[in-house]
This record gives sequence, structure tokens and C-alpha cells, in this order.
Amino acid sequence: MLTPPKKGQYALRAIYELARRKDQGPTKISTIAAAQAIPRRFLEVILNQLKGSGFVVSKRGFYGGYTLAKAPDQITVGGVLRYLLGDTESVRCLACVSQKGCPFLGQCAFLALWRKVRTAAYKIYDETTMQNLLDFNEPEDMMAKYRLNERAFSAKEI
Amino acid sequence: MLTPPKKGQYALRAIYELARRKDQGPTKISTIAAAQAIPRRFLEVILNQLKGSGFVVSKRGFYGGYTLAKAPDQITVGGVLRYLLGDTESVRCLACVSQKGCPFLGQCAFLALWRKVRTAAYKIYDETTMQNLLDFNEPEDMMAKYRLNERAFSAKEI
DNA sequence: ATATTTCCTGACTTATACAGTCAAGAAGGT
DNA sequence: ACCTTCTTGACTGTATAAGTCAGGAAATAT
Repeated sequence: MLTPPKKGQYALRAIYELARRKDQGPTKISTIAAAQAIPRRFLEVILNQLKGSGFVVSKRGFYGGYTLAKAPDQITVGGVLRYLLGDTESVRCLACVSQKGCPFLGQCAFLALWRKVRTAAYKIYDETTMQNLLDFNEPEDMMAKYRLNERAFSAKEI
Repeated sequence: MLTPPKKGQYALRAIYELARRKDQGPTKISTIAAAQAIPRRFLEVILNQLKGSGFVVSKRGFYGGYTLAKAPDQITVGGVLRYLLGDTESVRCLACVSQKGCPFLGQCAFLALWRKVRTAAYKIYDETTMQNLLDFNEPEDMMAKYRLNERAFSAKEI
């Protein structure tokens, strides 16, 4: 209930992989799929969808593939998820949907609660860029890694 | 992806309804179902499961029904969800599951991110008691309501 | 006692969102 | 021309959640 659907996770992993290779020209779908253990056909669908948002650029033909369209520090997890999952995300009150009018006149406590959680989650997603994720897994040196961990993912928060 | 499954929402609504009626003796399943627009048969399953955790007590026969087993301010949303949804909640890294060993040696940035969100969500759930929800929808007077809203669900957070 | 009301229980069916696949085609490079 | 790669929409499968059924057991009323 709290992790994004696989589609979203695959999308993020694909972008992550492109970020790693951003100086190496276009990366083929099959390469990304292999590197991140994503079903290839499914990844085609996902990447194609991501293209519409300006996160990635594609090129066909022999030296074709996908390239990141923005700098890794300009792409947030929240941005990707919001675009990809779209309306699915809308928070709705069960009672208000199943009954005629909202019995609590729009002041339903549960609805407010779900919204609060959603807001907190997206705050984290929006504050996390692809560059953060890259730094976390592939720091220049070990000390840099520890410093980054403390900043972006301090132990007490996790 | 961010709201609990219906089962969890129904459970919370049922407990909420019992909290509203806590001084009125046992409440019948059918009454709760009608009040909160929950399919009756399904609610039987859910309430029965909740009984095992000590949230509610049941009584059979003519004047039977369900009663809240704790004071509303002793029941948190987090407690109910954790009990009802159990293991489903565990956060796992996609790559670590699908590949042999974790390619990032347990330092997968995505895993850390999902955990961080989960922690933030449960922090909110654990801080919200049934009494908070009651106060939100049925305050003594309007001014009390506004005061409570500011405290538990301030506008800028929602 | 007997009938009535209610909860109890496990197995069963259905719905739905998600995940994954197919096939034919278009664009780019050699 | 030929091969490689992305493109596209429709299609199928699958896991899990949601919801249902039927028969039984306890408590109360008369």
C-alpha cells in the first residue's frame, strides 16, 4: 500500500540507469532492461510514456536508444510518479463516493487523513532527485557516501 | 497507492462508528454496515478479525453486537492498519528480489526511499487516534472544531 | 423448551487493477 | 536494400482484494 506500483518503480529505475549513462550517448531499451531486471516489452511501454513528459528523448535506428532529457538533479522522483500514475493518485473518501452526498459535509476526517499522508509522501518524493539517488549508490569515495547518507537519508529518519 | 485498501478503510470506519456509540451498549453489524455504507457480509469478516486484536468485543444473541474494547483515545489508526494488513506492508527493493544478491549491497537508494515514506506515513497514522477523528467530525461546538482542525489537521498540511 | 436474534467460520466466487505480451509498422543508419 | 531500433495499440494473463454463501453456535425472550 505504500510503495509505488511496479510500473512506477520500473520507470524510476530506467531513468536512474539513463542517469548513470548520461555521457555515453543513447542507451538501448534492451540494455536498460537487462541492467535493471525489467521485462523488456513492458519497459518499451513505460519509456514511451515517459517520452511524452520530457524526461527522456528517443532516437531510432542503428545507434538509437534513449537519452535523459534533463540533468539528473532536475528530475525528481515525485515528478516522475505524478506524471506516470496520474489520476490513480487522487485521494477519495469511501463514504462520499458510495453515498449520495458526503455525510460529513466535506469535513470527513478520513479524507483529511489520507490527504495528509499523501502530502507527506510527495514531499519526500519531490525532495528526492535522481542525482541524490546516484550519489547514494555511487559516491566519489566512501566518506562522500557517508556524508550524503546523513544528509539525504539520515539513519533516524529511515 | 497511498490510501489503505478498502478492507482497512472499512475497519477504521467500523471502529469509528463504534466509538460514536460507545455508551449505547452493543451495536449490531447490520447497524454499522448501514451507517458506514459497508457491505454487511464483508464487515462480518473484518470485525471478526478485529476481535482477535483486542480492539473490539462481541456478544451474541438478542441484545448482541459489537462494542469498543478500548477508549477511543487509546486506538490509533496505525495500530488498526498494522494489525489488519500485517505483512503486506513490508517494503522490499525490486532489484534485490529479482536478482540473486542485492547489487547495491544493501545500500539500494530506492529501498531507503520507500522506507522513508513508509515511516513518514505511519508516523501520521500512529499519531491519529479515534478520538481525534471523532473530534474532527463531531466537536462540541464550532469553535472547538476549528481549534481541533488547526491542531490535528492544519490547513497548510492538508 | 423453543423460537428468534445475533454473531461465527471457512470455503467459495467475482471483480479489478496491474503486469506483461504480440504483432505489424515506421524511422534511422550502413 | 537491409538491419537495427524504437512505436503503437490492442490483447492476454495473473495475483490479490473484494465480496458472498450456507450452515452452525451462543445468548436472550416468551
